[in-house]
Amino acid sequence: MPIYYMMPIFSRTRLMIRNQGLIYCTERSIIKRMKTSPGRPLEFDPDAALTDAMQLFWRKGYENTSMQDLLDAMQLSKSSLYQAFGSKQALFERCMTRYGDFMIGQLRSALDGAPSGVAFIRRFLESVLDEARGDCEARGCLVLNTANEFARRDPRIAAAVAEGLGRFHEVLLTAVQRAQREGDIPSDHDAVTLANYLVSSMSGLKTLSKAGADETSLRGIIRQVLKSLM
Amino acid sequence: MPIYYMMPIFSRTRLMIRNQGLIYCTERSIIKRMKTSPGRPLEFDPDAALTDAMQLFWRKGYENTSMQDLLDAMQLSKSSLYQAFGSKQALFERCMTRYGDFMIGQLRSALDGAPSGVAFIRRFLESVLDEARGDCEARGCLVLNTANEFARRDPRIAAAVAEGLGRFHEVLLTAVQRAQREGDIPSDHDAVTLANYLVSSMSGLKTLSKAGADETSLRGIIRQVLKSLM
DNA sequence: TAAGTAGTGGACCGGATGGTCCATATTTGT
DNA sequence: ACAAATATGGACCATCCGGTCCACTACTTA
Repeated sequence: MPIYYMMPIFSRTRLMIRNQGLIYCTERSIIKRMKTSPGRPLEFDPDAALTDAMQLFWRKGYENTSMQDLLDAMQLSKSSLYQAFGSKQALFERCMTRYGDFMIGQLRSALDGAPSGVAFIRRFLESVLDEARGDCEARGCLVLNTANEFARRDPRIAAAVAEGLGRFHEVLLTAVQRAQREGDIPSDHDAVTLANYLVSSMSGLKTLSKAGADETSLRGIIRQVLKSLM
Repeated sequence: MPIYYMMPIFSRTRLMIRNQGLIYCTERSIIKRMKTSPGRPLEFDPDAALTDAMQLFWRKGYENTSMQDLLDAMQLSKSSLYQAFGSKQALFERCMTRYGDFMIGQLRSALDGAPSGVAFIRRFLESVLDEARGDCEARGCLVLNTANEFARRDPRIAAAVAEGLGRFHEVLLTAVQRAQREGDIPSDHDAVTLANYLVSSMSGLKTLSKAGADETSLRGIIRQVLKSLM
């Protein structure tokens, strides 16, 4: 017989909490974790829903995205969303991770397929031009947008931002080191500094693009950045 | 006898509108503008209040600053604020202009007092370190923050951002041209491109600083930026 | 002092916000 | 068939949002 039957817990609370696979005693400490048991199956794909949420946060930012927006985009009811993701902020944190996975995966394979480290770096920087040309929305980069929106106001978000930036840095570091091995970037340049520099440059380009800078100006900046690597 | 006495306007409306020095006919078109006449004087300094508002928007961004926050910071009542500034957005636009005047003034006098164009540029870039060191809040730059928050969503705000960036660009262009005259930057570099590049670099540094980058990384990036000018 | 003018505090507004709760529906295990 | 587990739709919540309105107050001029 399950232990919670013996506990003097208000029945509604007990039921709700069992609902999430946990049992709490009245002091709210966890006394037992149940393994997930069968029940009514989800009617939506949590993975696809998460991607939808990510796209929305990416375009509109955290504060400017309302729960209603999310509900519409993810096409699920409020209870389902809260059941599956807990809160707006928790959902956002998962979106940040998802974004990192998504972008880093793309960058890694682009780097692997690139003819040279420098060619990859050039294409990386030039990706900002697509947005500036206006054929797609200037939504920037979710990680950088979040850094700007939150600064260090919330420690959890700050950590997510730092992790995201770290992953970008890592890919760029690999690219710089490869370019050094290939002889395109002098070996006496500090690769870590150059990777930082590239993250910073990309960030500046994204912001200027959002501010409406024209393609010619952005190209000039990119040329300058590339020149300074050599 | 004033014209509005002869107009069949609901008396309350007429009173309110005379209050703002305007008389509207029922179709809401302006039929007469009165010159401001004596009355009860303001109990606050609109200039100081505007500065307070600017500081708040600067720290917290537009969406994340509520009217209540503004009321508290500016220390005036809702009616006074709306009477004096019209709306949150109108107030924000005035804050943007105020910020531009404030910062550009500072930069200009710093440039005038600097021993050389390059010295000014170095100090300009290094100003980001103050925030990163943590002795003051990492609030970034109001213009760049706004570019990131709004992208091109609102045309009026976008125009204000573009104007603000343009003014920064102008000062940096002057600095670059001076440095070229002084022989520190080669004359065959395009000064306009370099000024753009400096705006972009500053933007990147600010974002990274907000994201919590350590001083050493930022110094490395600054060194790289300066090197690329020469 | 009366008339005219303008500023202020605060009540009030409709609507949106993020979040909770519950009755009900749908599944699996016994 | 029935109990247990989970999902879902939607009503509901307090709070806050930007903004309006009005009674009252403070001031200037004639």
